[in-house]
Amino acid sequence: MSKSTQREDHLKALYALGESQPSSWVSTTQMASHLGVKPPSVTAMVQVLAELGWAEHRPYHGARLTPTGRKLALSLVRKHRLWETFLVDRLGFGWEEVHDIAEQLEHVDSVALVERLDAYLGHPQSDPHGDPIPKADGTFHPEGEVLVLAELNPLVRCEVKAVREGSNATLSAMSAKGIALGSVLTPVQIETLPAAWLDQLMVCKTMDDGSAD
Amino acid sequence: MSKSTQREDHLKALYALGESQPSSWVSTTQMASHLGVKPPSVTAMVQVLAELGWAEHRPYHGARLTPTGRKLALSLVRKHRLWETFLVDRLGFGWEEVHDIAEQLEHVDSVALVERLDAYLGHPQSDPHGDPIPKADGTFHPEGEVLVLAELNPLVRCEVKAVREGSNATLSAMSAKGIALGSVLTPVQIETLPAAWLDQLMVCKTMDDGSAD
DNA sequence: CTCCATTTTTAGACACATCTAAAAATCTTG
DNA sequence: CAAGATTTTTAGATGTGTCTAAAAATGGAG
Repeated sequence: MSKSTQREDHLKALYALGESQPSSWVSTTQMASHLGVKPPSVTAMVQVLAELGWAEHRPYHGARLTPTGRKLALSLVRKHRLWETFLVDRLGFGWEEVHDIAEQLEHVDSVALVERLDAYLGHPQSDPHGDPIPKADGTFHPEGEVLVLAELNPLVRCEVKAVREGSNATLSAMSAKGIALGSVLTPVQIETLPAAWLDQLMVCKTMDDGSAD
Repeated sequence: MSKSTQREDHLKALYALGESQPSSWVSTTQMASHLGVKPPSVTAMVQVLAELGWAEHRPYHGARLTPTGRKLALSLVRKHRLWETFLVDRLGFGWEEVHDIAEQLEHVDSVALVERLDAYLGHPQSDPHGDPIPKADGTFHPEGEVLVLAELNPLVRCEVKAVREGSNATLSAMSAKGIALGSVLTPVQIETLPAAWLDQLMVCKTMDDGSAD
């Protein structure tokens, strides 16, 4: 009574949609259309995820992952991207062919398999599409170099490491938006930032949201 | 309404048990203990397989694969053994660790994946345990060399290609047992043969049973 | 602020794969 | 070959995950 392909798919949808929008609360209708099922089915599954401690459900408002659920979702993303890397780099598939196959492979349950596959592929940091591959602990290569936010491409979750050429006015404007050293920025948040800041904020890619679980 | 992990598992059990015993009719109880479920569950599933045209069911007597079912079972064996080869040869697993993982991987549905994996591994003819890997068409490397039956190890399904030093008496004794050029011998049949014949029969490994479907 | 449109959940049904208990068929033994 | 023992199937229930239709809650427009 824990993992199943369906539960994992709902978990991934919750993760994917939560990352790509300002509020981390995701509506059941959104999830339903993402997963190709009807909203009542999502409601039922979200309630199961809540019982498992993987998600919170606020009836009529939406659902979002708990830190535990987020870790599980990240391990699925990790498996998916490692398999995509294998399919393209080793088996010679085109990058556009591999999604559906990786979708199946990611549900194979074996920690040893994932870790050996990761080593076999040379611990890749990103998949064939350029998306970052989370590490086994759910973080994203923490020794990653610090770069200017403007150069972050594709936009991924990142942590603020420094502010360059910071005038006092800019710094207080940033704090007003809740941005400080150590803040985690999501792609959606980044898009709402004043363009000028993109050249000032020094960031480091991360999949971690800073909270313990 | 066709493939599912459960259906495929029952199909494989039917194949495995049918190959390892004189009669190809397999009892539901046998399948149940092999699969770790109760006999009534097997009865239900066997009826589904029969509706799909993958198996025949003689109530109260047992079940056996149709030629179509056998082809499907062989493709599962093929996938299983290719994945085992990958896990051992490429990922460095010990041969005793890989069964459960391959059990999951074999249900991944993608013809392109299997064929690319096969090529990537160099079209291996046997898995890490030495068991033969069926080809995509369900036959077993048909260009396989002819060898003396006594040297066939492990015992696998094979086709009679020639009889060495055959006296007329031996030859007619063989025909009496239904053995002729082109006959397919199963491991179980081989064990029932007079020991003397093992040095006389020249065979070639095959997974094919000679029947069309 | 109330009413209506929309979203979301609940209620009830169905398909799949399993189980237990009971009925039916086969096998075995005297 | 008949009767009891064993095997197998049927009958009915359970759990998971889905659906449709109806009820409930939310949110916007006047």
